[in-house]
Amino acid sequence: MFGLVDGNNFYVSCERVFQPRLEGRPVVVLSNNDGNVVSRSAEAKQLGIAMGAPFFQVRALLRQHQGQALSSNYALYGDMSRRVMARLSEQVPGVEVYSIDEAFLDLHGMDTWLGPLQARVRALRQDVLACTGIPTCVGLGPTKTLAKVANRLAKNYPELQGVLRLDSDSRRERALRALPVGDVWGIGRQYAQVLLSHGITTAWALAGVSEAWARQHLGGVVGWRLVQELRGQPCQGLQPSEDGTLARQSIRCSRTFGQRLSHFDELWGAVSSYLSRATEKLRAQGKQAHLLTVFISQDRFDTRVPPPYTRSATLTVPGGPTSDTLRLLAYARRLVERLYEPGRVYVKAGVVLDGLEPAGRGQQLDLFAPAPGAAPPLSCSNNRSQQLMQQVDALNRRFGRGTVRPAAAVVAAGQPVPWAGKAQHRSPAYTTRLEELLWVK
DNA sequence: TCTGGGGTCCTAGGACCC
DNA sequence: TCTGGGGTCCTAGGACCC
Repeated sequence: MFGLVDGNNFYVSCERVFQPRLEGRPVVVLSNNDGNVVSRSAEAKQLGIAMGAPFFQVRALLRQHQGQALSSNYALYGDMSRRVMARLSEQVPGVEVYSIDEAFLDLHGMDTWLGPLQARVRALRQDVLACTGIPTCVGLGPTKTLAKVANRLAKNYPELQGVLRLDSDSRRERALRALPVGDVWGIGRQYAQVLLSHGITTAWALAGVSEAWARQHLGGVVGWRLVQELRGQPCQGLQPSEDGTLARQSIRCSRTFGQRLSHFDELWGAVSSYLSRATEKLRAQGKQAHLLTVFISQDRFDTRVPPPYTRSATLTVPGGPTSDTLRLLAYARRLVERLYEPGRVYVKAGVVLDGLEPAGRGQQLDLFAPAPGAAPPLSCSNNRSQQLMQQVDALNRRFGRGTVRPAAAVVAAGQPVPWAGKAQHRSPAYTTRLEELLWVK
């Protein structure tokens, strides 16, 4: 039996822990750049505000109902997430942190205690709420996909009191018949449309398609696995997280600019600052990357611009994996030069580091490198670059992010940063910055 | 006027290897 | 007439998730 624990309206719930005045009112949290709605309180959902809705489309409605919009505050949400995951890990042996607000639980071997399992899960919810202030729902099922189904229904039907268990074929059938096919984990907009055009409207109907059909229409083996999971046949195991964090296979940093950019130098300034941030994360995880991707995007909402809106270029780092910002900057610049076209207008850029491996493990040695003891080449010996990066990281930890950064990402004093985004409704980092601690009068 | 960021997995052709 | 089989790596792109 798998469990899926999911924080209700997670970002809004985090804000409410520190701002009780937000209780009972429509509240939304916005994406970076204050662009879209990414979390909604129950009251905001009631108003018909959709997930992902552009903020400018719902601003008036929200104001009319004395609602509140907040910029996203990832320092706060990340810290609250760690607290929730810590409570879960303390009480359940197998926990897989799936996202900032979700975790799978391994409950195999506990299925036989029918009553107690249910009671135990209720107690777990109470504990998380009492210790962190975050309300959750829990779904239980024989596969991860069915646990997701149960979780979704537990959220939609308050009379279930936040917990639903799909432990028999009859319960499974009832649940799948009640779930629109587009709400199934793994069915997005495109697949939902394909399914509807074939008359498949519920999760139950999807569970009945043939292997050949699933493979043909739902992305090959992925779709077939999904169907089997709906039937109760597990295709995915639980990948327990060490120390309550996720083991990631790529690191990305990308941003939509606060304004449109078309000069190479501005674009390169943005990319170099994102790369700098991405490599910081890389080193913080003790990893090296051997694939570097850069992408730049035009406005996909501008009907005058023909697709593709995003162009990307990937490079295998010559000479093996690295976490050296300076080396990667040199390669990234070449990629931007390759992608950039004068006259085009860009709204977003990003970098991705892939092919991660632990730093210093099984490193490829250079046959033509100088022998130990010989003078290191002028450019940058491995050791020197590591020391340099350690110093940069230490300075940025001590004096704040971006204190030391690529020259390309520095603008003249007093000048605005061309690629800076917007965040006009940010709440304080209550739990991670001393100067922003909550004051109680 | 205004539309996010950070992830996952899979596909597929070509180069290259033994 | 008739031109292998089984791999990996590289690169770009597409679908999905929260």
